[in-house]
Amino acid sequence: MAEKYDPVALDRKWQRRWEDAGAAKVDTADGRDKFYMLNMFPYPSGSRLHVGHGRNYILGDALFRRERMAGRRTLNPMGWDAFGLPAENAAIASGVHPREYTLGNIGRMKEQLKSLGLLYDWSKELASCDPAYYRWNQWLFLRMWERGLAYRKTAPVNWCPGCRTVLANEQVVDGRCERSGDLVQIRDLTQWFFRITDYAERLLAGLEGLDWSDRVKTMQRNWIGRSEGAEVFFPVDGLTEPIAVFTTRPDTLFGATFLALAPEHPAAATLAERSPNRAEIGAFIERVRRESRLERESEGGEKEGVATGGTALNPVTGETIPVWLANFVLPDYGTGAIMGVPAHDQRDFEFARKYGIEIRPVYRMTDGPDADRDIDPEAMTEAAPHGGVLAHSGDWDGTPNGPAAIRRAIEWIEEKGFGKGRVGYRLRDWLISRQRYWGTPIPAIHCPACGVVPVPDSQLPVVLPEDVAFQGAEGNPLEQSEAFVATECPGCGGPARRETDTMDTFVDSSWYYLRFLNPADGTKMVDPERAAKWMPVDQYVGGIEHAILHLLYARFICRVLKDLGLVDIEEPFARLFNQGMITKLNPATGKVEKMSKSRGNTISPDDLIERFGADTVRVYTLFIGPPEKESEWSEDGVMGAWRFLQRVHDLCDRVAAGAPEPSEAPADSPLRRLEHRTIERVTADAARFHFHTAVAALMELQRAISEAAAAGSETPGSLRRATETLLKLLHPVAPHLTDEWWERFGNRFFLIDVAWPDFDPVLATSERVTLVVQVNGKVRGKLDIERGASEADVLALAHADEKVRAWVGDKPIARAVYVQDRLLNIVVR
RNA sequence: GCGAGAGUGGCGGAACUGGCAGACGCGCGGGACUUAGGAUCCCGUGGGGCAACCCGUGAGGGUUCAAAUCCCUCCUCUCGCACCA
Repeated sequence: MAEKYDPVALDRKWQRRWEDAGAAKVDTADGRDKFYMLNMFPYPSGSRLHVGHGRNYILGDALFRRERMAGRRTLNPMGWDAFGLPAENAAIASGVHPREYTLGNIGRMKEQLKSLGLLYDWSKELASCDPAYYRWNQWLFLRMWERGLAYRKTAPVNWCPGCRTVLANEQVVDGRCERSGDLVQIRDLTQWFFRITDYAERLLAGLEGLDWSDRVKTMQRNWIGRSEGAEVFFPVDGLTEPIAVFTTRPDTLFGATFLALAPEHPAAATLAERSPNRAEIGAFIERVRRESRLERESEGGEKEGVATGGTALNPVTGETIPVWLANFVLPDYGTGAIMGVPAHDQRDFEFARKYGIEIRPVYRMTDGPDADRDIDPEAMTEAAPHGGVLAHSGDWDGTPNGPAAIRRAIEWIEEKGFGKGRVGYRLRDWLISRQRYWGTPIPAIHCPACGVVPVPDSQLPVVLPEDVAFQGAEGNPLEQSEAFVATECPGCGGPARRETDTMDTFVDSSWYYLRFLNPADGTKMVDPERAAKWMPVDQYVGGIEHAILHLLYARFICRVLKDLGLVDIEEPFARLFNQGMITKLNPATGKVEKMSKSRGNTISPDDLIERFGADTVRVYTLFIGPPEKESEWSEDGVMGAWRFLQRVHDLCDRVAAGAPEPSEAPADSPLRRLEHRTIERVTADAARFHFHTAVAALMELQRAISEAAAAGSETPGSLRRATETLLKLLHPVAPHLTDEWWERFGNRFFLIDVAWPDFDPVLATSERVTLVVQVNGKVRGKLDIERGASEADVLALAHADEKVRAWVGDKPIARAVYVQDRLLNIVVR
């Protein structure tokens, strides 16, 4: 009597068994045959995971199980990116403490992960809000401070009014807060930074060897934004220090007809003061600074400026040029000041035309209708000049446009002491301080006598105080905790105040992958021996949204740790996979939308698991399409996965009754051939994460075995053998059902004693092949031939074929193209 | 504007180095069975003819015995960057 497939019972049974057996536990002291598989650790939010999140974890779990079956010591840990604003906002709204809120979410999310049959080494679980974890953020911060890599400065920074905190540049998207969507303002504040710019060159160089998508690598490259050029000094009348500008086109220096400073530039205020136009200039500075980042940085935005009345000396021409303040000059790129070359830069041109500043071309055309005439700035379509030779440029005249001209200009100005060659980066230092409670306290103390001093290592961790009121709080709740704030100076022992800023949560996530190797170690942040054995992470899986933020910070911190002697690698993630989103068709609009809580179109795996079991959700999620692309969720599609698993179950049931042992079918058994071909296909597909085609191959194998069983064309033993292979190959995708049948077939469960099957390349290729016969490139016949047949034999067979003969007729054969075992193309005139 | 990627049946998608376009699944059409279950099973399913055949991978051109795949031009969509000097 056939037994019905009861997936819910199997889920319960096997999840329990795996957990009791510690199936995913790995001793990281032993690094032989290691494979480090890692999903980006999640933020434990209050809402349930939807199938879009599920895809990420299911894919990781399938990869983990496959590596394990291939015999590698595979580490697959899980932890929680547990600090962050949502918990604090929930506290403000409901009064529940962020810790309580976060721990509750962790508990629920963990259950949900387990319900999908995901296997993690929970003995290494960590949460970044745990003092045992974040003390090492503080330790790292102190080491960086000692080396000048952590520092405090007053600078124009991004302020999110919604989150009431400053943000890193990376967290500002289109001028808005990446989290809340509020328009970001620029404010002058004293903040803590990590000197990531010191690592710009290394971060750029390291991208070369990474097995990451070009997409992500390009994004990082653009973000770092390296450009070569020069810093040039312009003496300014009345200032003791010359103003430095950064330019990528020092070759156009003779065409610099004005200087423009960002309104935030330190010299701006000085120049304003001594100008008769003081009030107007002050108003301009104020107005620009109040603009949001979006307004300030939108291209094509109206260029505005104000003349300071001051003058500078163009060092190469010896001429006096006006000094302006301009809204399009950014305070935190280059030196915050530019030389204006209106003839050869689109922005400078617009500005100069608007304010009547001299436009002076320095390149002259050498060919075309305008040969021997200066380049016409009006006709220029691009910002930078291309072509022509230098003119009106003293010694430089006649130098052709190009890198050589730039090099020559740099040499020249260096020789004369007017400036020097320099590389500029778009990348800014990482602003890591946040004016919020739920994060790692920055281990610094403000002493009226000694200034800002580090907390000694012996006093770590600086623990977040619990007795803080959130509701109705103004500003950072930490400030109200007098018990926390009041302290004594470690230097002079006098009364002092603790820093109340906390760290960006991206600090937490920049090194957690190392902590999984020694999560309980209270004596050190990273265990260098284990790190040497286990790093880098062999396969990292996560969303594309971290292409810059997390992935750049982690690469930076890994290098810092290397320089501290804790790890011996620079790149933490050897291979990166970014899964695509899961979308949902909106029946009302007919449009495909991303699945998100705010749209209310999420599909929860929970009810699907209740009805069909975790394996159905897993099979469908992996079957839905290539995992790197976005895919559309379909309710009906789930039913296809469900039916497939039922058929597998029915097949196992039937086969188990037929034979107590597997046996080998003869080499010419079509089923055995298919079995080996399927192993080959699934192995290759899994290696490139294409479980959708792997599942398709397994569906074909299942059907073939079922048909052979119905037809009685194979012995019960060989049916059983093929079925066991099916179970092995299916295990990473559908672990509960396969473990169940593997056990019923008299074995122990998968992760302990099953190896990924090997295929015999001879068996994986069939003996006979269908060879296509074309006449003039069109298929006119098919021949069932022995593999390896000679061209002459095939040609003879083709000529004997009636249909082929009809098409060839008695026309002369111009040529015949033969592709072994594939095709014969007879070309006739 | 710059950079990256993608356009294949009614739908999701296959086709690894050029060699039978549409595997597998959904949907749809037909049938079987009924323990009436979100049933299940079998057959069919690119379009036109309903046969021989012809036409088909965003559009147009090219290379080749042979192109979804390579080259050129163009169109559409998605993503990233964008006043970075």
